[in-house]
Formats: sequence, structure tokens, C-alpha cells
Amino acid sequence: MKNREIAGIFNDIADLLEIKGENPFRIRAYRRAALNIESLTKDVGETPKDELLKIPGIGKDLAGKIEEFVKTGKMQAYEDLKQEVPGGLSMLLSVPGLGPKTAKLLYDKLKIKNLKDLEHFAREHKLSSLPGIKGKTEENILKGIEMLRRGMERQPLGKVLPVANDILEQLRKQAPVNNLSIAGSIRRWKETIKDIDILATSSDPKTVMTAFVHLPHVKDVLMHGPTKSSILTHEGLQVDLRVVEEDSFGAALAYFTGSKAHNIRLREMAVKSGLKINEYGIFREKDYRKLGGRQEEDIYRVLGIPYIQPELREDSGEIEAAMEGRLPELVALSDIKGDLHVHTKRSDGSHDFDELIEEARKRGYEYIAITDHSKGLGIAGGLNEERLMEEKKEIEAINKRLKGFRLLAGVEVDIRSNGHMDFSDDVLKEMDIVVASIHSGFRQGREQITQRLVFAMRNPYVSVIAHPTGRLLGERDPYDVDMDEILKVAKETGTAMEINAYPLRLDLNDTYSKMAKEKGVRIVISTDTHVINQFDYMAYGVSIARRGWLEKKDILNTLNYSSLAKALKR
DNA sequence: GCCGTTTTCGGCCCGACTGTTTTCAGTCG
Repeated sequence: MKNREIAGIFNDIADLLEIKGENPFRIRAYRRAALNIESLTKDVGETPKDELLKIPGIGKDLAGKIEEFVKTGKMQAYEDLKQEVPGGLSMLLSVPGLGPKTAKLLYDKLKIKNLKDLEHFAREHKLSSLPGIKGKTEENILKGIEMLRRGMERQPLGKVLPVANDILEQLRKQAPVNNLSIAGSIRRWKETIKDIDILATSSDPKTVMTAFVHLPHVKDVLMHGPTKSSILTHEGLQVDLRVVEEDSFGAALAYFTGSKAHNIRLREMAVKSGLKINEYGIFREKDYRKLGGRQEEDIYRVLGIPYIQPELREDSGEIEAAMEGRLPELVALSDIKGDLHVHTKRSDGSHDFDELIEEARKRGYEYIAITDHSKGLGIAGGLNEERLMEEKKEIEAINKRLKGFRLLAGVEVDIRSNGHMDFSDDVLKEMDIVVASIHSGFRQGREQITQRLVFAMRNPYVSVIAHPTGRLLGERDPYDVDMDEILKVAKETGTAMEINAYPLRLDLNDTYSKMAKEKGVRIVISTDTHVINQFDYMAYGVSIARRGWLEKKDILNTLNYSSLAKALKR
């Protein structure tokens, strides 16, 4: 897929145009196109021009640029732009607080064109010679460079969400807040997070602000106003807190949840109907009469479209779907009837059947699948044929005494680097469920990895492909796999794809999940639990499914046991 | 650069906070 690459170039072009001081609407057009291409479920490289033109934000010019890039591997306009404005200059924009105007000024007057130059000049206090820059700005630039160096990059949701919840709890204890909610990309359950956005209502905003900037988490105060403040935590996370009146809570929640692109679309719609949306409410333009804002639902109701769930708010077609009445009815955590990827202490898990069953029942599940590792994964205590059959017998015995609950006798079979299964078909056919996955040879080429997975799916006993791209957020890139091909074969063979809910995996990701749905591929959401509290990760997996527009009917483990048993490929 | 149940040209979302300014530009989300 060339999508990410092309989106990257469009974003870069936008940066360079910004530094040049070009028409801001032209810049916005590039950014919007980049966003839309990134969330696309098909490869723009294989999309004919008339189809490209149907993508929102892509017109004749940008379609031409995409075609040019696909054909020649280059975009002349981009190359020309880089001649005009040194490419490194866009790095300066990544310094927090430093924008295009300042970058241009720094380059024009002092020929600063990279971070190193910038730091040098700031330390020598040579920036103060420029108009509009004094000591404080120099200080902030140095701080910004420091923040950038210490890694302001996006962090996995699984690491950020617990911190966010903790801050929420402390605010509730220490500040006079009434309503309190997480907003921003966390509320949209994006897989990685740049900062934590929190919204509150209070009759005493100033006291809330003061309490906030003095929380024990605070390492540095970035901004401290009467209704809005930002801090940096010891973990290096930025947290923004905004306080509004009770009557504006819904509007502020919508505003603060984003995405920015989604909000811009809503506001454009509002303007066309003589309305105005801001964080205080939705208003009639002519007399500023407030038509709503206490509830988030007000915004959508007054615009005349159905409520759009936060997970869908990316301006990737959800607004059109809402207008045409074809929004999906998203799968919910409460729809999940069981977990199909669970380890015991027989391989690398920490618990035995009884504890796992008890924990699963607490969550209202009707079944779980025991899927210990296969022999090839020695490091994870993989089971050989004999031990696997022993485990199966134990499971059968337990099932006889269980009422209203089932253990599925399964296995997570390793797909070896040559594409063969770690167990023979004679063994696999004995199991209730076979989950196949790759644990080695991550660096093989695209063709080879794809063939391994295709080979696995063509095995009649493989029911599910687990963590299909093998990534670990922030630690290991996904392996290079032709997902189009994989999903085609999955559909053809009736093999299900897993959304692995482990927060560093979340794999399939949201975009691939949406692709899978469009191709009619069946999905399971599983936690890969090794320790009982990891059953809680199901919420992450469900959210990825929701971000991929999946409904209850798309997910196999929303079925009851007998329907599931029939639906699984065996 | 995109887009059109008012338009193929002339629009294009909205507001808080900061630093350097005497009224605002720049940045951010």
C-alpha cells in the first residue's frame, strides 16, 4: 500500500507551503487529503483516476499528483518545493510552540535550517535580535527542543489510559469539579496517543486550574489560564484540562473529542444551515440563539443527523454515512460472549483452568478457548503432541461437570518459517479451535510472509489467524504482508482474522478491520490472556473493532456456543 | 486545492493562551 507514503508526502508539502506562507486553504486541502488517504481501506496505487476523484478532498490536481507518484515514484511539484524551501525546515515545525512563521523568520534572517542550528543560536541568545523574539521565546524554544528529544512521539493507548484515569481520580478528589470526562483521541480509542485531554465543569474554574497544575503528576506547567491549562507529567505526557459551564458540557465534549477533521466538517455543515458551532454550544447565526450544547447529542440533533459514536469521528466517511442513514450499529463490549485466545500455565500463562473459568464467568462469558503454544515455541513452554492431548482430555472432563459454560480445546499453533504448521493435521483435527500465528522470521520479505499465512489459511483445520501483522506498538514494526491477498484468501477459505486486544498489539488494526469487513471476512476479538486481569483487555479489542465500523454480526465471539461451534472453520 | 439542493468563482471552523505587543500575531488543538 502506497497510502501512508503518499499521505506523508502531502503532509510534508503542507509543511513546506506553510513555511512559504502560502494560502492557508490550499495547505488545509493537502492536509485533509493526507488524512483521508491514510484512513482509506484500499490502495490508492491501484485505484483508477475516476475512483480517486470520489475520495473526499481529492480533486483533479491531487489525483494527478497521486497518479504521477504511482507511475514514476516521484512528485515533481514536491521536488521543486524542496529546492525552494530546505526540507529540513519542516523539522523545526515539530518543536512545540514553534510554527511556520517563526521557522521562516529563522531561515530568512539567520539561515537556520535544522534543529542543531536552532539550538546553537538559542543558547547563544542570538535569536533575540529578531523582531518579536525575546528571552522568554528563546527559553521556550530550548524547552521545546528538549521535549522533542525526550520523545514526544505518540505513546500506546494502553500505557496512557491508566495515567489518564489516575489523573481523573485525583482531580475528582482535589478540585471542585462536577462533570469530568476524558476527551480527545483517548475517547476515540486511537491506538496511540499524543496527549491527554480532560474536560470538566465547575462553578469555580480558577480553583480547578490551580489544583490541576499542582497535582503530583506535574513536572512542568506549559500553560495556565482561567479555563484552560496544560501540564507535562513525569512520564513525559502532555495533559490539557478545559473547564466550561454545565450548559456547555456536551458542546465542549464534542469539540474536545475531535477529531479536528470531524469537527471542521460539522462546523462547515452548520454554517451552510445558518448555524454556528463552538465549544459553548450550537447557535442560530442571525440572533445567536442557543439551540443546544448541554448534551453532546444536541449538536448532531440540531444539525439533523444521527449521533455519531466517538470511535467513528475521523472524517473517514462517517458524516456521509450519518446523512444517508447508514451508520453501523457498532459492536459493544457487552456483546462479547467469550474469549478465543487464552493461555494456561501449561505453556507461558500464569493460571490453570479453574481460575480462568471463574474470571471468565465474572465477565458474563459463556465460553473460552484454551490455546496454549505449540512445541516449536520452546521459550514459551510450547506443548508437544502428547501434552496437548492430555490437556484436551482434561478439558473434556471439566466440560462434563460445567453447567452453562464451555472450555474449547484449542491450540495456538506456530506457523514455522517455511510455512508449515508446528503440528500435523492428525493432531490439529482433534481440536475444537486452531489459532495459527507467526512467532519467527519477522524479517522475511513480503512475498514469503504472505505465502506463509496463505499456506496456513489453506490448512482445513486452521480456524483463526492470530495477531496477523505481528507488530508491537513502539517496539516492533508489523511484518511486511500483502493484506489484500491475506483477506481474499481468508474470505475464500472461511478463516477468521483475529483482532488481538493486547494493548501493544491491537492487530488487526482499525483500518485492516474495516477492510476485512468490506471483504466479508469474519473476525474474532481475543485478548491473548496470560494473566487473569488481562481479560480486561477485551475493551481495547472491541474499540478497535468499533473504529473499524464492525457490528455484532461481524464478530464470531458474539455468538453463543452452539452457533460459534458451527461457524468456526474446522 | 477543493467544492457547489443558492455558486464553476469565491468562499473555505472557531476560540484560548502566550509573549511581545499598546491592540495583536503566532501557535495550538
